[in-house]
Amino acid sequence: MVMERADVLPLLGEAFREHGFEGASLSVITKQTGLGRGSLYHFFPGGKAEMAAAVLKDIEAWFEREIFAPLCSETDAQAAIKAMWEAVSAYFQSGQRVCLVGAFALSDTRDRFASAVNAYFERWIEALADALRRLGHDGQRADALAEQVVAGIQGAITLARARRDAGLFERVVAGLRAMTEK
Amino acid sequence: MVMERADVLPLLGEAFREHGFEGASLSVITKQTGLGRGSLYHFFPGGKAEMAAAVLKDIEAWFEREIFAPLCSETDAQAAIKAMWEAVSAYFQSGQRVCLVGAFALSDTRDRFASAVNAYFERWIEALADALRRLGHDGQRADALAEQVVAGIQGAITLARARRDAGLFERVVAGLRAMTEK
DNA sequence: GTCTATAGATCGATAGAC
DNA sequence: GTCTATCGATCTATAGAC
Repeated sequence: MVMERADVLPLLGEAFREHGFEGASLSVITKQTGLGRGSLYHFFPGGKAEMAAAVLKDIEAWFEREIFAPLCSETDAQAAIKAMWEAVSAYFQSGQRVCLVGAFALSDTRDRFASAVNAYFERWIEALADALRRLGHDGQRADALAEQVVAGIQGAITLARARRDAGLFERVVAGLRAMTEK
Repeated sequence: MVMERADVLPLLGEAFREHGFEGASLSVITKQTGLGRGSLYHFFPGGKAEMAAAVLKDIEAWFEREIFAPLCSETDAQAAIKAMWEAVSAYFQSGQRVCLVGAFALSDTRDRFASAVNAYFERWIEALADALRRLGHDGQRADALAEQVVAGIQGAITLARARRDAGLFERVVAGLRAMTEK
């Protein structure tokens, strides 16, 4: 079967999510993607590092399109925030699916992808703060709240994975969501 | 120099924290501990898996003694919670030091140490909820608040690492701390 | 108890057939 | 574009000297 590079990215993403950058060996990756080493190096001449970088870029683009941009530009800030919460629950599958960027941040893998990792969270916080400001919070309060909420989402994923408890994720998210309602 | 097993555990902990379980190769570990392979396998015949299990047990014991037990038994709940916040900031070095248990939870390393990973967070949430109840929160509210706060701490570490911003950790923790004040 | 040397498996990456 | 075969490096773990 002939694949395109874009089709491989989501499969690569799951491999890195499940095993981390170090743990996702090429054997794991060939199994997960169904592609041989030859094909993988055809798409990603730079090897594993290029695969991970491409996945990060793909994730960033998805969040930008689906979440960050609406938070900034949607005239109804309340609706944009509501949409964010629904997208977050679906994307992270109630905490059963790891945030790849967050997982990278917690090991020295972060150093290899420092700018992508930083940019993802910087942009998320900035976009959410923008929406919160339009919702009526004053500037400083909106910034602090946005940090609090994005951190809370990451922590909810960590705890839900640790305890294998999707309900925990939903409870924590509900608490955070209440903080973003005016 | 002659070392005891107990002296090696903190050094092992830092190696796993920095590189993760997969990334902490025996070469890294020998460098970090200053011990040769022979010595390491003398102390931990089960190899890397036994090293990580011993580190997790050591961490759990430290938190139990310094944080969890006081939260449950200290008659002044407010003082116990205040002590928790100070211990958390110092232990995680304002988010520059990773929570090993949280980091393990985010990869498939979790499966190898599932019961230790689950027990750590279960106990933390339970102990904090106990203190919050003694502070005057009703039972259900105390449970939800404890989950929220422990998740928030993990998320604050993730974001602080991702953005290399110790101030972000302190700001998020301050927000969480306000939630535990009556 | 600590070391070095090394076995055997697996790693990331490359080459070349089709 | 996809595959298999294979390289050299590195991995975990063991053996045996001191």
